[in-house]
Amino acid sequence: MQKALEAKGIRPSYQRLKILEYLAASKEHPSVMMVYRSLSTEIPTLSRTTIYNTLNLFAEKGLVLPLPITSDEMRYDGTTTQHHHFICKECGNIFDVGMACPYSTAMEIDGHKIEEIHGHFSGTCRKCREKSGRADSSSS
Amino acid sequence: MQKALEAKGIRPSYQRLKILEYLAASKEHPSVMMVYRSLSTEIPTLSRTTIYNTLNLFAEKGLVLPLPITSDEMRYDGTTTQHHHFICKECGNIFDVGMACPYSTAMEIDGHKIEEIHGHFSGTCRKCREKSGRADSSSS
DNA sequence: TTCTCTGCAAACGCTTTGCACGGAT
DNA sequence: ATCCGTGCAAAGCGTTTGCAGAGAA
Repeated sequence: MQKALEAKGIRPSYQRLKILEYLAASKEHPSVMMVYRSLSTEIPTLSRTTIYNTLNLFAEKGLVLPLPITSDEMRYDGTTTQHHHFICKECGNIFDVGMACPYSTAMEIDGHKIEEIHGHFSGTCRKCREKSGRADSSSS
Repeated sequence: MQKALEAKGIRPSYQRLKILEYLAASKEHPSVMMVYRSLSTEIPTLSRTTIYNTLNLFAEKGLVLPLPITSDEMRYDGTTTQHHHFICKECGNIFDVGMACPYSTAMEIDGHKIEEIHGHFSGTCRKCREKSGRADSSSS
């Protein structure tokens, strides 16, 4: 884990390591507050400023992907390989989508050079559908 | 234009009409401030609050699509038919992308019900590439 | 009159900035 | 001794809310 930081030229401080570990383990694409709440029990002196600093640094170095999916707060993805996201309008959870993407960074669009591809879907997630009795399901 | 508002159950006030007209004509996917700057010469008393109110109302009624593409401010798209977006990292301009999309709202992903599909690409737009001498172009 | 829309001012919440302390080299 | 990371406090900024006056029905 420490190697991942050093490989990007980032000094491995205690806070940076913990934040990176949390991001790598988390599937929830956390916001700064979510990181804060999760780590502040273990690191009581941790401040939001440090999380902002760290995540901005990680994003700059490509260790983490900021997801401007919700309008209120930034979410961060510890997985930087190409994939899409699904956000549930009811519970707000964000899921990774493994579907193959027909676009690639080798492509051009109207002469524009593609460097990043972001796909995101919104709707109702499986759990929320089950909870509401699958009222809008098409199953028999 | 007025019909478009009434069809959605929105009373066609002067401000609402002007904002809708501006959105329909604009290709720049404007932010609230961009709408404000463009219309405040014509309507000097126009306030940002009214633009926020109006755009939120339009979004609710499906007349306009909020684009959480940039992290700093919300952009709005007057075209609500399914299409993708390209945002240039240099000039910040947002372009519509006419490419066919392989996904549809009829699909499910891992049991999640898709209701909206958002694709956005980022990179360097045609004009910015030309401006910088196409330094990173693959042309001979 | 009554209800809705507008717009000023203030509040709100996420994020950034200023700055001082402490640890690492 | 110097440099860098941390974290408190305050500022910044886009957006929302409270509210009063104006306008439509």
